[in-house]
Amino acid sequence: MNNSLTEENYLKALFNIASKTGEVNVAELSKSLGIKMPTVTSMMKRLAEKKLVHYESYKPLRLTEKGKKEAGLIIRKHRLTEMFLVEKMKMGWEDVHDIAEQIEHIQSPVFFEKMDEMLDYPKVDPHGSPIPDANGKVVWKDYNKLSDCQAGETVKLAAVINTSSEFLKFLNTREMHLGVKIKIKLIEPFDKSIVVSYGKRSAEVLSNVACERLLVEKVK
Amino acid sequence: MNNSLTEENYLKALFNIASKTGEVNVAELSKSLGIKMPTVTSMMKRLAEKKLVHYESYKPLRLTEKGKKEAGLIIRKHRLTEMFLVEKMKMGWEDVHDIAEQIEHIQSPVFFEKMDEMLDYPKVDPHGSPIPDANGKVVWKDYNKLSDCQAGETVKLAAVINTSSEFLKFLNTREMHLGVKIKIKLIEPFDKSIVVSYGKRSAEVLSNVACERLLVEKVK
DNA sequence: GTATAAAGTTAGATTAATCTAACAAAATTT
DNA sequence: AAATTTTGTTAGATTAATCTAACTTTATAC
Repeated sequence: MNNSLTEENYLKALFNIASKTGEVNVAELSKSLGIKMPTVTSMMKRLAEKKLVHYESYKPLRLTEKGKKEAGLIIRKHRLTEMFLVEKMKMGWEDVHDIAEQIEHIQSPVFFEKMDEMLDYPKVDPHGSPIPDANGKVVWKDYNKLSDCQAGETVKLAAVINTSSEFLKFLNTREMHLGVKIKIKLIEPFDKSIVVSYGKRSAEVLSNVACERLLVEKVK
Repeated sequence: MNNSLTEENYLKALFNIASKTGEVNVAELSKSLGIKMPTVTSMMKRLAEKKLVHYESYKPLRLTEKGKKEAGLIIRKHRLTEMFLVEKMKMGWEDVHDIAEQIEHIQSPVFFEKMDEMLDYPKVDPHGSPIPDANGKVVWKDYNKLSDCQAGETVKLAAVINTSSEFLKFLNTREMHLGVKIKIKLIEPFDKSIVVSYGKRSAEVLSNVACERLLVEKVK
């Protein structure tokens, strides 16, 4: 539990990629961090020494339990910070990522405990991602992609994935916030774009690309 | 305005030492940072390249105007953070230094503007030190050390210097907070310890060592 | 099932930040 | 003013984190 800032960034990337695609290979990690493959390989050896990663030449990378825990705790700090910035400091959800990326490395349990307390122990961050618990454990509810839903269904927006600032600004301009109830009016077979109604908007068109990034839960 | 974390720490130390003793020599800076002299010398050459420090072999070190500004801005972030931690996150003044030491390096103007706004543009930090303005300029009011005052005077505690956690806890146990009105009852010529009354305390003894760390302003 | 491409590794160089050992300059003491 | 101490610098080594170039292994494609 005494890793450099750089090591922390590798752990976090490993955790995030693994949560999407299960396994992690060097090329992917390299691309995701913007760091060349030989550098990644040598860092993997270091993290293996520290028992944070299972590493074998030419095999996919896997975090150890210890590695998962430490990565989870960094992500916990990241997501708590994002929530704090939005809820307490009144920033937009499109503006918090870069700041949280820095604050997640602050070494001070008390600081994050205070945040947690002030936020009344939130379960999710401003983008709907679950905040790992104090042991670094994180559980995603079984949301569906909006792009996988059927015409006629009514769903609630639960989370957004791949939270680029541009995408979040796009959602802002359409008043598409977490929690809105969305009625799927029709799905265009040609390009999978859909027409939805929600809030005051009765016929908003969303591309398939957008719908793949919107996680929703069924509404009875 | 694009310095490494390490460079920022050297700038800050230069600024702080210079504000006390006027000039800065390598040995002092080395001691204050806990870094050996040859390392300091080579860093001074780097900072001189970047026009942040005036450096000539065997001469005392001086920050350039640019260096003063950048150092001032880091100290601004530090002191704003301390104020935020005390006022908004309800931490004790003895617990905020180490956290502020980390957060002062966060690169995000917006983050600190929000803090400043939430705190309603404070002029001093929780220890009474002035917060540099947005140009890094800082002005100390002309406070006196309590140790330089005379028996019979009444003064107000304005700031504490050399804010070690132990000293601040010592003050806590004596309910000695910024703003309290202190009456100096007598000064012991032998060891310069003094007897004061303030708040509910009618005869508290303070050593000269303690009094040298308490800055006060005259009360009419 | 060989050839090509993609992925991964090794070797060696670079930069930032640090150190120790040895030397040089400045300040202090006697 | 010479000797000693303190202060400061140079030289060279070390570690973390990165790179490029060259090589090897695994996967993919014909």
